[in-house]
Amino acid sequence: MPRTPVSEARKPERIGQQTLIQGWVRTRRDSKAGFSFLEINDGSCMANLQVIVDGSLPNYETEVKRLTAGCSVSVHGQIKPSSGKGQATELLAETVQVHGWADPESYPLQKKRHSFEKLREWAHLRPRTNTFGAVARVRNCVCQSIHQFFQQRGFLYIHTPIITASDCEGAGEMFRVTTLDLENVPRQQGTVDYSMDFFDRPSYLTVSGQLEAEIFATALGNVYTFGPTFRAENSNTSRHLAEFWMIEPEMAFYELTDNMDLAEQFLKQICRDVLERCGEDMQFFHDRIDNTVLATLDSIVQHQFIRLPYTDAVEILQRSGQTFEFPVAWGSDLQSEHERYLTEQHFQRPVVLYDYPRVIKPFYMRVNDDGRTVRAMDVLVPKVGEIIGGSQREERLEMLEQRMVEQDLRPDDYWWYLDLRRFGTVPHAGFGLGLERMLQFITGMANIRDVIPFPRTPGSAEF
RNA sequence: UCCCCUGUAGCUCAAUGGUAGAGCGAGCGGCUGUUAACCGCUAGGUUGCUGGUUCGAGUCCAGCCGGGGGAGCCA
Repeated sequence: MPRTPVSEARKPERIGQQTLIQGWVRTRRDSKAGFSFLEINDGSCMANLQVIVDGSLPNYETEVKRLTAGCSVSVHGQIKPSSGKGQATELLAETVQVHGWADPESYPLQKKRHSFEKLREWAHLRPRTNTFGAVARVRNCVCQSIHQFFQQRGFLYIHTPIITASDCEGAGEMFRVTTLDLENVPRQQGTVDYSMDFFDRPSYLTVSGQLEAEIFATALGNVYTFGPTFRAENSNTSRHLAEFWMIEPEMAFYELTDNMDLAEQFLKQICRDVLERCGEDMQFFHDRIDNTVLATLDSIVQHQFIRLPYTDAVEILQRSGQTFEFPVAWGSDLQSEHERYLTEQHFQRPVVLYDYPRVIKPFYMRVNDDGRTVRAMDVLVPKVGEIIGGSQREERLEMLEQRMVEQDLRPDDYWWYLDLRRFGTVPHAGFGLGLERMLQFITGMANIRDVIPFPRTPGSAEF
């Protein structure tokens, strides 16, 4: 008999059916009348299935009464209407098979709340908790929604390389990839001889698939990447990981407003899907984690995002009467406190900032006719901050080369990137969404380490 | 990397420089179609590590290690 998920067994229409349930005991309660209640969770949903085990079962005294939180079982029996409160159905056990015990003296997870910090030390067990089960289900839902969004619009899913030799964008510190013996590095005239390395040159883990995505966008139209991304920055914050997942669509013949339109539709669709498909989990996040998440998602779906040129944002901040730790000045990047003021206080909803000063943005962003700004856009949301960064790309060869020189990059190193402009160049645009930041925003989980199964941060890679 | 906070029982936290405690969890017993169950009893500690000050250090000082919050970097 195939197993029935708890999510199914809890439905009233299952009453009367012979059923096999397999999962992990959350708690056991004994009745003096000679039977026990088991709460079984199998991860298919937030809720447990209540199992009634009568004392007449042959292994009742020897096994069932020794079951504790964490034990794994198969229970076979019939679904009955539940006379108690809290559930429509329950399973009347005919057999209970114990697969694995979990000694309560040494099993770390207790029948009580644990702090997220403590649970991070038990990353191998935390998926067995309500919160991390819910995070895993919502994460899965968001990923499915992302693929669906692009697939329905005819975007091609492109796999860009994880190992790269281009120190692209200068976007922060990169992880080295090497097969050289670090105890005995080959040297040529004092410096490391990378011709002896696996790829005959220094190579790294990718910090972005954008440049490669542009190759495919300028051949096939609309594409997206969705994969792991690595930053070797020594960042210790609730919003940074050394390994995270990023979604990067890249669209030919898109200009910045098209890009903003797509980003907004994209975020709205994810929120809609989560509300529709993860109702129970979202209710949990609302009740136990952050009681604003449901209202926030509703509001995202219903309201237009604010769109605001950087220059106007600077003006709003300067006129705000707020005292900021860092002064606001045109030409310097906005600080976290500035972004937070705009999105959490002034507008109280997502804000798309665009047309940033040329000097603070990377070479590939298209220069505006004013010469001093570029067609960049950042989507800022309350609490999490920057969730999307994107731009219309510079498609004019001469301008792109000029921008590289401006930023001390050697155009020769990017010969293939420049070829895209040299041959059949088109206006195009794209953006990057940080999956974990999106999940933080949706679930209200305060720390990014709690929305990825196995967080990688400086000094931490245990599991 | 910088600034601030923090490290005591399995977990969450108390303890004026003077004999280390509580709640929860666990074990045992009681009660109960129960559901964050409830009541009673019991066990459980090298106070992160190293050094220093002191008659005496969980407490004060220094260094190191871990955790958290904020900043920078960004998604």
